[in-house]
Amino acid sequence: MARAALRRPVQRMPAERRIADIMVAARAILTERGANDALISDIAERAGVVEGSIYRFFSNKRDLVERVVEGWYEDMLADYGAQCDGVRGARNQLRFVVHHHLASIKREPALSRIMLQEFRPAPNYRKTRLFQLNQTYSQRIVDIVKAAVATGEFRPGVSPGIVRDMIFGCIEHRIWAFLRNEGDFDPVEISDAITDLVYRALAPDTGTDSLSLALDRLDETTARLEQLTRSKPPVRARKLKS
Amino acid sequence: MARAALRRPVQRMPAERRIADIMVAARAILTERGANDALISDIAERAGVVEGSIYRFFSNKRDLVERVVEGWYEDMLADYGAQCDGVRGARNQLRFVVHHHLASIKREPALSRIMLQEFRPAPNYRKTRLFQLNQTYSQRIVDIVKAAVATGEFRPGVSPGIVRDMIFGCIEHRIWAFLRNEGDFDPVEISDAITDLVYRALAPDTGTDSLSLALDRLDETTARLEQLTRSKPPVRARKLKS
Amino acid sequence: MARAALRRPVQRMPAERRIADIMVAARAILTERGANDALISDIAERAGVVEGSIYRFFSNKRDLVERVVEGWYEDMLADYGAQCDGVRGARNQLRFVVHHHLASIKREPALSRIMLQEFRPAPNYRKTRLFQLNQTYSQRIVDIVKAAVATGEFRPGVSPGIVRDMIFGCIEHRIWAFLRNEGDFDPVEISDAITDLVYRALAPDTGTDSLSLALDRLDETTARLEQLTRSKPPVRARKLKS
Amino acid sequence: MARAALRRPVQRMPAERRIADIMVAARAILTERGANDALISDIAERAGVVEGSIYRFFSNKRDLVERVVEGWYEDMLADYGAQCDGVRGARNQLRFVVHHHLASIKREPALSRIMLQEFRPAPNYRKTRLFQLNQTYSQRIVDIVKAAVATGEFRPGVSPGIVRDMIFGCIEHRIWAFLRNEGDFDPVEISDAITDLVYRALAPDTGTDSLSLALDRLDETTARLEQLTRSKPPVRARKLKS
DNA sequence: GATGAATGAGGATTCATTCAT
DNA sequence: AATGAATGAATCCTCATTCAT
Repeated sequence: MARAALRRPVQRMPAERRIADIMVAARAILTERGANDALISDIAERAGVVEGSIYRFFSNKRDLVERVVEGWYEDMLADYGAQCDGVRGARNQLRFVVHHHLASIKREPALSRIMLQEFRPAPNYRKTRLFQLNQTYSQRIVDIVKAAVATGEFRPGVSPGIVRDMIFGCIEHRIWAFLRNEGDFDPVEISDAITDLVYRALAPDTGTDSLSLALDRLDETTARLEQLTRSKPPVRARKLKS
Repeated sequence: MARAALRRPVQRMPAERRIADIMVAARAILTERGANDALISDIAERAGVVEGSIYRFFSNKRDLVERVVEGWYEDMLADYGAQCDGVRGARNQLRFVVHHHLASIKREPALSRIMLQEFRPAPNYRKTRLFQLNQTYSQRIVDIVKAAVATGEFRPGVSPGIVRDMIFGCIEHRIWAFLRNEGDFDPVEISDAITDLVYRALAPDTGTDSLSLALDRLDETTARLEQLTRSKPPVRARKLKS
Repeated sequence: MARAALRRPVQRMPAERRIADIMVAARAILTERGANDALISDIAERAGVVEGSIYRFFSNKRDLVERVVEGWYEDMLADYGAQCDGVRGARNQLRFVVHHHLASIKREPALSRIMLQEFRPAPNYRKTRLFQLNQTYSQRIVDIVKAAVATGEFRPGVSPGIVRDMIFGCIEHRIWAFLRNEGDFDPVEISDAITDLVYRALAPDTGTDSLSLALDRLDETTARLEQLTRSKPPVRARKLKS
Repeated sequence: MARAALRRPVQRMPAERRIADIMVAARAILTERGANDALISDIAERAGVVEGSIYRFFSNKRDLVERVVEGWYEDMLADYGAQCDGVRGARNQLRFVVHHHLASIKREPALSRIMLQEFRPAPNYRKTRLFQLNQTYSQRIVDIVKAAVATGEFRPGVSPGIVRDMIFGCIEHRIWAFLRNEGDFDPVEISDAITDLVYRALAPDTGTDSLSLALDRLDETTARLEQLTRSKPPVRARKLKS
């Protein structure tokens, strides 16, 4: 009896709750110490379980960390999905994605770092759920670009994949100093700069010299003619600037 | 006597030669096994040296690896410097830098990986000689952009830093699959794509050639006029650029 | 299966028991080989434990050794406490402490050596539990002296600290040869000699009672007699105080 | 020729000078860093020779350190010899020796430490020249005590060896805190305290028991009266304690 | 299901000493 | 005699994972 009194009451909890506790604890420890210095024993202690219990739900440390980062990505995606619908126009949408990504990184530098340093370089990354999630995330850019090309907002012939890499690559380059704790960054400023550059790179070819101004008039006149004859003009025949 | 028989004849060499031997061996082992699995003992053996000798010239393993990567960077810079002078025009120069970088990575995936995974994320990276070398390398982009802005080849108001990050970030994103041994890449194709995109992003606001743009629009308007007269023109009858 | 066959059956024991086993093994190995040549791996083997298990209970080798020596000191103190109560009189008490210390050293020369050579000279010795224990031990001397001064058994004005240092310092000097394996010593003889010397050093100054006062007068009278007869008195015939 | 110009001119020096240079350098480095952290390479550099040259004159590091400490001891002995002749009286002589020892330690804590920690505990210490020198030094105490006993200044029956150990042991105990950098000490104060205590311990038997002392005095007085009456009593007719 | 004690592999690093030049 | 490059042995410690209770 004395022993029973001393022993911590064994908590019998639904697996889901346990898993959640462990992941919350793991995320906290990972954020505090980084992937390398986060010990399983520390995580177990913070979660209020013993080390062995973690291995009931996670096959190993990497798996645990992976699922934590996955959780973060899922939250990010959900959050993104909830907000992005109201954004209209390719430019605004691009800007929104970039800004959202930067803000997410700023909120969770430790997890960002783990993603970039541990998982992305790993041999089987492409078969990972993390890869899938990241794809889902970066696919937004591809979709936006494709749609904008279709509507004529962006010129045809652009490779959405390159655009995607350019955007995310640029973001990463910018934020490494921050991840190294060597400085801060302003998500608004960076997303503006990136969006502007990308937008210019993708905008349809235009001109504003006197000749093209003359052509503008010709254009407009033509349009009026079109209206008068009720013929259907081609979709987005021309565009000066967004 | 037995010991004497076992003892390898001591080779007395100038320090420079030894250092070179060790670095060559280290580079080979690093390439074969990666930074983590490269053992000092293996490197020593391959260099024909005893472990302790390595520590005469390198303060620790990290230092050795760092100097190997530095050596690679120095070679890259020298190689680059030797070739780039003949390249004229901002566009060509950009393309050349990007292509050179991609080709270097393709030649040394292991060292690239070490650079990206080990050194760049490290706390004091900015105080590193490696950072300096990398800066020197990426500064080329900045210089090219600035010069092109000065000559009017690029529009004013662009941030060279963002351009640099966009280019190198894009390159990195593209090559991770390759570094993971999951696929190959074509330096020419990627450098073309990047250059094109960047070039467009930086071109003066009237487009690339105002006259040809104007002609494009005249073309389109004419097509609509044609529609009005019910003559069926071929779709996109002509196109200047893709 | 082969692995299972090789693996020693895992014994699950209460922490206390394991710690005790390890400390016993460590003490044995330390005694056999000395602090420097005692390998953690040897200690682990003797304790029937794997090296890693030692580090569950001791933060490092030094910590283990320290705790072994502490244990020895605690035993000594307990043993001392159990015996000393029956000893009456400052002289006997001093003699008892000295003898007890000498006997302890004789029983554990290796641990004594470690204490004197490793721990006492260490930078933070004073913040060590070992210092505390040693203080407790040597404090006995101080207490005895103070008490004896209070009862008049020892003269007033003596510095108990110096007495303590003199006693323990003398002991150490005497036993180094033994610790060097160069000779033996007799605790009884040494404790007698030390006690005698110290006792004399601390004895009250000779008396001022009525008898001696009377003798003083006799003395003086005799002196006058001497003067009258011009005989030569012996050098330093008498002395009251130095 | 170019090579010859770069090479440091080989200095050909008398062995004695080289040895002196090396010992001076070694002493400096030992004082700065302690025996353990003093590297042969550092000593060589400071002495302006190469490591190999040290081994021409010293068989190994320990030998070098030993000879440095020997040198210090020789200086101490010479210095002592030069000063002590003027000191008269056992008490003053004792005080002088103790003070001299304390002052020497205060001047060279690093070397003192090496002596106490490295050499004295070493297995063959007694066969060491260092032991001889130390003996010579501590022998002074023995000689002083013996002489004082002979003159009657000290009582007979004292063991000079114990006195010596008591004095040097006490000194050591007092100075360990200083050697650990944890405090200072005052040579004058300590030497006074030690001398006083020792002197009292060795003073002739003026008595511990006032009655017997009184009887002693009566005895002596009676003897003198007897002398006055020309009867010859036996020398020191009776004695209470040795 | 929970516990947590036990496992055990694995590698960088130091520096006194030697001896070919 | 001087040089100084080369030698190489030797051991502590970590912590994810397992499995007997």
